[in-house]
Amino acid sequence: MHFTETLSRRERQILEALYRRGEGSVSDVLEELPDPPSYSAIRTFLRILEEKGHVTHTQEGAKYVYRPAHAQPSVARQALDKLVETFFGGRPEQVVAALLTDQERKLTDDDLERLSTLIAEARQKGIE
Amino acid sequence: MHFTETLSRRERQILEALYRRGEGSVSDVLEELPDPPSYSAIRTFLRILEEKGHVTHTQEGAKYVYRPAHAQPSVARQALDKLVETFFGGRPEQVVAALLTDQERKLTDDDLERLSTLIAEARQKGIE
DNA sequence: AAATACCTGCTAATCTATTAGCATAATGCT
DNA sequence: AGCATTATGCTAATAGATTAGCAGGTATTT
Repeated sequence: MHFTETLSRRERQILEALYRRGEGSVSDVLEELPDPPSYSAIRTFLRILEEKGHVTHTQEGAKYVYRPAHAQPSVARQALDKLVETFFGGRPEQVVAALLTDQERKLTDDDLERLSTLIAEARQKGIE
Repeated sequence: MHFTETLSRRERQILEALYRRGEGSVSDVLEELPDPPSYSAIRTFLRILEEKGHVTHTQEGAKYVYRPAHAQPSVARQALDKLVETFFGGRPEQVVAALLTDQERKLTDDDLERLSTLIAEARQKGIE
């Protein structure tokens, strides 16, 4: 089960902040949140997340540095799969279409070229 | 602000169930949930979601049919953007790469062909 | 028409999430 | 060394989420 199903709002928010940053101290997380509660509150959640197995910490000098306990790519993949199911009717190509037809044009020409190659490769494999 | 930031666990779960289905009665939602609470509880959340402006309902015979209040594509887009930021380092092409390098091969040959076209078009526009 | 099933309106209890505060230790600055 | 700053450990109060139950209405079945 994906963590968005089991974690509370704040727990999720804080875990996602860690995924965004990769790692971080309590104050790093605090700065990352748009509507942060107290330092104290964030510590509590990091402790809870650690108890639940979503986060680890190491001591770095005087402070703790927290990191997601589960590898980014695997969790990213799960999140993506869930997104596809919930909002894109289970059709992955619709996601790509959404990314490509972006008004703000978030994909550079280089990105597009790389994608071309990836797709060519994927089609090649399909044919084999 | 995306609704995942403001809604509670159950509220989110139920709203997502509606996005997945498109619409649904209380019992439709109940069947959609993996770990459903009582019928009564679901009704409460649908009412709350309606109060918060995330859901509408129409009377259909004796029962209410609920629908997301905000258009799917727009919400899907927001969710996708958030996903890209949180788990893919803000790089949309990484999302596409993840979809393409899927072990389970969720993209059909037809999908890939359509994507090829989309990308070609996007590149064309980029050059103009 | 009576009985059954399923629906809504409203309300209230409980459990969990969310928050912050105090005591204490380590660090860094003057 | 003394002071300010910034950590952690622990704990407790409050706000909010989550749940379910009862009363009453409408449809549906026998």
